[in-house]
Amino acid sequence: MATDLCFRYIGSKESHETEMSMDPTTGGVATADDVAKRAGVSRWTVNRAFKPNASISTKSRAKVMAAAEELGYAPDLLAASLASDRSNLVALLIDDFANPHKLQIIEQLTRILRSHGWDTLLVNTLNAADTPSALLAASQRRVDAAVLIGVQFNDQELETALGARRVRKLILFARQSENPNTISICCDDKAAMTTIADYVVGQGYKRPLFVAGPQTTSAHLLRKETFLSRWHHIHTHQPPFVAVSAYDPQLSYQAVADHFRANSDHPDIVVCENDALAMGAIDALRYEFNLNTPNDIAVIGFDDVPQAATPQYQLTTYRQPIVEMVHALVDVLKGTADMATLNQFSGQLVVRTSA
Amino acid sequence: MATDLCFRYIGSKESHETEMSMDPTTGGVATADDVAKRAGVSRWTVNRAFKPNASISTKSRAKVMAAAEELGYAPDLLAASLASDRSNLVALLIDDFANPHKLQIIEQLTRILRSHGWDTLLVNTLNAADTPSALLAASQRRVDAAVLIGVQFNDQELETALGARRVRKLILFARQSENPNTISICCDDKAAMTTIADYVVGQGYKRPLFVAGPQTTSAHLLRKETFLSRWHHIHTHQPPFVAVSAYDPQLSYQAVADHFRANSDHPDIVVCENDALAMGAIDALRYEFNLNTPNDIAVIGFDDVPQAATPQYQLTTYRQPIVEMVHALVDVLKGTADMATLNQFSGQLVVRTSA
DNA sequence: ATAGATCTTGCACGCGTGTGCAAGATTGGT
DNA sequence: ACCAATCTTGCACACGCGTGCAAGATCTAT
Repeated sequence: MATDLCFRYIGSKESHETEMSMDPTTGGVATADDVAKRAGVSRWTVNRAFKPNASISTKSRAKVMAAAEELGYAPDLLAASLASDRSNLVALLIDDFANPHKLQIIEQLTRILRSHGWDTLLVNTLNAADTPSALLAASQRRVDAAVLIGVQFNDQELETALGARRVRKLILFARQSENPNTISICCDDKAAMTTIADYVVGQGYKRPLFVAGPQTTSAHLLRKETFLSRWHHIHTHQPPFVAVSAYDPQLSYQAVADHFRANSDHPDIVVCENDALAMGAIDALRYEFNLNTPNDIAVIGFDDVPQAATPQYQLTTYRQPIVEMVHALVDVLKGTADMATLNQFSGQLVVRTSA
Repeated sequence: MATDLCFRYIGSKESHETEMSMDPTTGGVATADDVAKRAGVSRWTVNRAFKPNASISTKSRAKVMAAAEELGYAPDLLAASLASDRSNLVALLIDDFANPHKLQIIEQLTRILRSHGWDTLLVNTLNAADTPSALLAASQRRVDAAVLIGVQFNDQELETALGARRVRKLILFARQSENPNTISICCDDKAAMTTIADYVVGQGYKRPLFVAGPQTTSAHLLRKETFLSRWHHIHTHQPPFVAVSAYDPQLSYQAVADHFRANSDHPDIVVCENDALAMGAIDALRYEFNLNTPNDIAVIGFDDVPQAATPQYQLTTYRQPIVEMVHALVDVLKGTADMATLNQFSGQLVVRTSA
């Protein structure tokens, strides 16, 4: 079982003709030893001064901090990570940059993690086969956790990657997985989609079309299945659906346009797996068929991206509690999370005019 | 000069009840020593096997790689960085997540840097005062370079941050700075904006309105100044402008709507510092004043974000060569860049129907 | 076959910090 | 002023790998 994982290594030294100048007094960057000498204490006292709740007198901490400021010292996190085996680093694996919702997640994740002392390694995974390699790269930096918010991966790849190397915690954000070695932080997708389905029924729509995203083999959303089965449960027939190969408005535009051209019996509502698909759908309907929401046709999305609130969309959609979910992620990192509720978050239906 | 920079530290050990299982045979993660023992060579030979162009026989490399695969070994980049003083890590500092162009940059940057062996630390800088703190955090991880693609920072803050700690290379991406310790990788903004101005003149527009972004004290774009002075040079009068506090379509929407409400003499073209502002402007004109492009009014942008090509915008804009610019960044990291041309990139005007 | 050139390998030392322990300093009560 | 309890401090060792050098192994040409 040869793995074609590509190992990272630190390259050989090369020319650095444009480097910034270092501290001239020491000829380099100040280290804890330098500060210790200047403050008249031991190196260990210096490092203690930088650690909250450490056993150190206020007097020596003040001395150390003064000396540190003069020398421009700050603890080296590389050495600290190596010694303590905790990096305070989180890898964020993402692949679908066309989905604006991912930008929201990235923004909140980086902001909140940073405020809690974690830095974020952003890894752009090119495709499903690349995910293990990205996971490996992250593990080589000893990340405390890897967070997957992309779409192109499957449980088997994850299993291989997990077996091969240490990834302390593997977290799926806003997505589910059957893999028991994995932690999912997400909405109760089934409940959310049921809410949408019931809203669609309640509003009296009769002929839905479901627009789904990539049909990955696993770790995918259950939205399509939930909507279709819920609809079947109520109306005793299965509505049609189209699958788009990525959460990309432009691809959704094409897919929806193609479907409408190929089928003469148009739906009265287009239910989309998320807003990225919904926005593409609305554009396609408006500019290809001159169908406007909500008079000619209704559209409903998922995620409540910022663009959903703009006048040209006014998209009815479902908002996930991203901030709460990120705080749950922090709890997971700290080891204080309530594992039972991590995949039970509930958001809310945001009703605008599109449906 | 007290700095209120907040130092990062590695917290104390806590419970890790949900950690992944380690390799049972060794009780932990395989190290080079383990591989060495198994392959019957020394530890140094093992590490050499993972370094291209290292002095090692093909036979022992094969032995090492076989043993490494059996043990799931990969070099520890933390230890490597500490020992070699090169991290192959780049910090990416960003603050304006509302601007879709930043997403494009992030995508290309992470993709291309990774293909060249660099990992990316994404740091969300909350505001101008936060930038030095973010730079400090990056330096604590010994990044090889910090790349600024945000907007909220100024040269003085940078100077302070640079003095305080080591940031090997400070790079401004798609932005200029007067700070000589800084490397700017960007378009020739003056030439680009002159191209736009001349296009606007050539198309016969007479009454432009310029929509500018945040008026930061330095390191900002010269687009407004260039357009206004170019227009003044040709038409001997200074056109009006509005400044938006962030590159956010929604804020642009508001600002443009307010301006149009307050001024009865409407422009015949709205020239925007970038597409984020242009899209907000188009929306405001369409939904607040029922003015459509290009029949009622023209709009021109900058960046050529994906949304600019959609039917509702069809935005005439200027495309920067992002991929080339990222490759230049790689050259800078390698130390092989031609410094003279780094801020001389030229893009192209993309003419659509909006102007 | 042999000397010299070249390739390959092993090693001492260093990178900057965390951990747990034991010695030293300080405090409180009598 | 004295002892015990507490707080504070210093230290040996470890984390995993890079660097430069020198010894060993292999190869080339005569």
